[in-house]
Amino acid sequence: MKHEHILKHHQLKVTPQRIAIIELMHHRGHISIDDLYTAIKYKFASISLATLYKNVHTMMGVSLIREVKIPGHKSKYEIEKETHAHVMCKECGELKDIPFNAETLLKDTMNISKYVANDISVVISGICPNCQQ
Amino acid sequence: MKHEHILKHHQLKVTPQRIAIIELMHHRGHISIDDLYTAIKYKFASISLATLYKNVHTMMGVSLIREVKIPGHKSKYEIEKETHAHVMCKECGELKDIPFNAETLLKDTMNISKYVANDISVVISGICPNCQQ
DNA sequence: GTATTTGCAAATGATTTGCAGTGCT
DNA sequence: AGCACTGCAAATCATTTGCAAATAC
Repeated sequence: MKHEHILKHHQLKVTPQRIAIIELMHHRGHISIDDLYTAIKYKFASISLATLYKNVHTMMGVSLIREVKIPGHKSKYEIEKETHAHVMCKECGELKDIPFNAETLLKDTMNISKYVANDISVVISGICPNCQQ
Repeated sequence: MKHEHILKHHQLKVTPQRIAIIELMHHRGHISIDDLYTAIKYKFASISLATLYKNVHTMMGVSLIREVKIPGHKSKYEIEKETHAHVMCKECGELKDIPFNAETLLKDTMNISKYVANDISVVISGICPNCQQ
């Protein structure tokens, strides 16, 4: 329902596969292609990896989702939302959002570098509470 | 000379290939595997991609170099130094260092998430002065 | 009805591995 | 001398592509 609307809002055709992708991302917060494939197969035994790649690509093209590149790990994908940072656990791989206001950093960056800057990716690595024993 | 020393300091054997890799990274600041391969072939016509991959991997293992993962582009590698941010031009791909003090962000992250955080990657995207026409 | 999407299989591209020979310390 | 490093070719893994059938609008 809601997820259908997200697709329409980005002028994408609504297919059950796409709905399933968005549902999963919404539910998990961040998910890798492989995990997406594994999880989605419960609903769509017949879905192909090619379809996932195509859709992930398409959805990034219309800024519906965003890739999170993580040092030393495979990328995860998340639904676009306000700017935030990520903390990632080196032990278990858990990825978590952290509120983060980029204004100052973007302004400083533009002053120093003379770039026109409009996008930022922040990934912090560490050990999560669970993995600290 | 200096580059030999860097290798020894990280307990790696000194080979001409490794010196060439470090020389290039030092000179260019940031370089992708492919560019590294192309550039290094002037000195080492016989060097193999496998050797580059192995060495890059080894050097990351001892924290001599670091991978910079860039949204929408191939990774680049740089010699480890104090924490800093990166700005990357969406047009020409140029990557530049920006001074950045991570203290506050790391502290806040630890408070909020209860992670023990010790590493951070910041990549800002935009358009560089040249590409702005 | 038309254009887009899907799923398959094959193609491509990137990275890793095994191994014999070579070079570093 | 002994172990690590190199370069090659082959293997593996990730992603993309072409195309015919199915589906969305």
